[in-house]
Amino acid sequence: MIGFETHNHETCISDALKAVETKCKASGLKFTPARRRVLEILLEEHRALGAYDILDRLRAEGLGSQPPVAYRALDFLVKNGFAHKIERLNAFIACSHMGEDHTPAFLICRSCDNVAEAQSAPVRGALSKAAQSAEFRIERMVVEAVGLCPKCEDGAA
Amino acid sequence: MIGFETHNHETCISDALKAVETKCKASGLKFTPARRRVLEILLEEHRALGAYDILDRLRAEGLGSQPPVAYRALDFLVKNGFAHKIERLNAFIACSHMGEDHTPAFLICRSCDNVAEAQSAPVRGALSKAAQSAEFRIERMVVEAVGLCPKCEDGAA
DNA sequence: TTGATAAAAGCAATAATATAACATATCAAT
DNA sequence: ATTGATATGTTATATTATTGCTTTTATCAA
Repeated sequence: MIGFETHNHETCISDALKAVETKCKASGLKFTPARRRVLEILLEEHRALGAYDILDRLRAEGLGSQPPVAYRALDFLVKNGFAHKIERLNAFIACSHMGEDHTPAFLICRSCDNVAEAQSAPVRGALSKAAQSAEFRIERMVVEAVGLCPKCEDGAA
Repeated sequence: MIGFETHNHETCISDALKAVETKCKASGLKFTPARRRVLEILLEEHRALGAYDILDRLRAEGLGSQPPVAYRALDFLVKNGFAHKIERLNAFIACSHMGEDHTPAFLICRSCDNVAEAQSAPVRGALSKAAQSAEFRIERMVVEAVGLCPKCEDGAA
C-alpha cells in the first residue's frame, strides 16, 4: 500500500504519467494538456485536493478559469481510473495503482488529511456475501476509513 | 439486513421512534420536536433524502425554513447513530439498526436510489488488517456499494 | 484536401449542498 | 432567581457541482 511511508516522489510521478500515457494511447483516450496537468497536480501534491484547489492552480497557470475545466478533467481521470474521488472530503486524489484493475479502499487521516490507498478486494468479498443474500448486484464500491495516520498518532496523541 | 424486502412500515416507524426516545432519555439527549420530525420523515420515506428535501417538508409544516434547521437536526441524528449520511448521494437515511452499536455498509441502487443497510463488521475486519500494516488506526468507516437492487435488476435489466 | 462528425474546450450563468456568525430562547442545576 | 449549557431563529455567505450553449480541435472517410 502506498500512503504514509516516504518514497521517491519524482519517479512516482513520472512512472504514473507514463503508465497513463500508455494506457490512453492503447485505448484511444485523449490525454489532453488540461487532463495531464490536473493529474500532474494530483500526483505532485500526493493528497486529496478539492476541485476548486485544482482550479486555482489551473487559473494561475493560464490553463482555464471556470469550474467546468477542473470538473471535466477530473471526470475524465476518475472515469478511467487514473484518479479517485474521496466522497468524504469532496476531494480527488491520484490513483496509486495505475493500470491495475482495482477497487480502492482509502485510509483518511482526520488530522492531516493525507490519504492512503489500500486494496479492498477482501472488503469486497466480505460485502458481496451480504449483498448476495439481498440479491443485490454490486457494481462499484466506496470504502473510506477515517482515523489517524502513524505520524499524527505519534505527534498529536 | 433491512432494505429491499417489504415489511410492516407502521410498526417499523413506531418501533424506531420508541427506541430513539428510550435511548435519548437514558443518555440525557434532547429529542426535540424538530429532531423528532426529521427522523420521522426519514423513517416514513425509508430512503435517502437530501437536506433540502427535508427542509422543504419542514417548511411546509411550519417547523423552520432555513438550512440550519435541517442540518442541525441531521447532525444530531447522525452524531448519535439514529441516521446515517450517504456520502455518495449527499443524502441522509434513518438507521435500520437503532440502538445496536454498528458500522453500517450501504447498498445503493443506482436506478431507484433505494438504500439497504447491511452490517460491515466483516468488512471492517478485512480492512483493519490492511490498516494495521500501515499503522493506521481506523476510527470510523464508510462503506457504500452502488449497484442494482432486485427490483430494478428484474425490471430494467 | 476537404467536408463531416464527434469530442473537447471556452464561457456565462446558476444550481445544490453546507456552514458561519450572532442574537434569542429554553431548560436544568444550583 | 442566577447561571451555564444547549437549542433555536435568522441572515448571510461559503463551498461544491452542473447546465446550456458556442467555438475549437482532432479524426477519419471520401
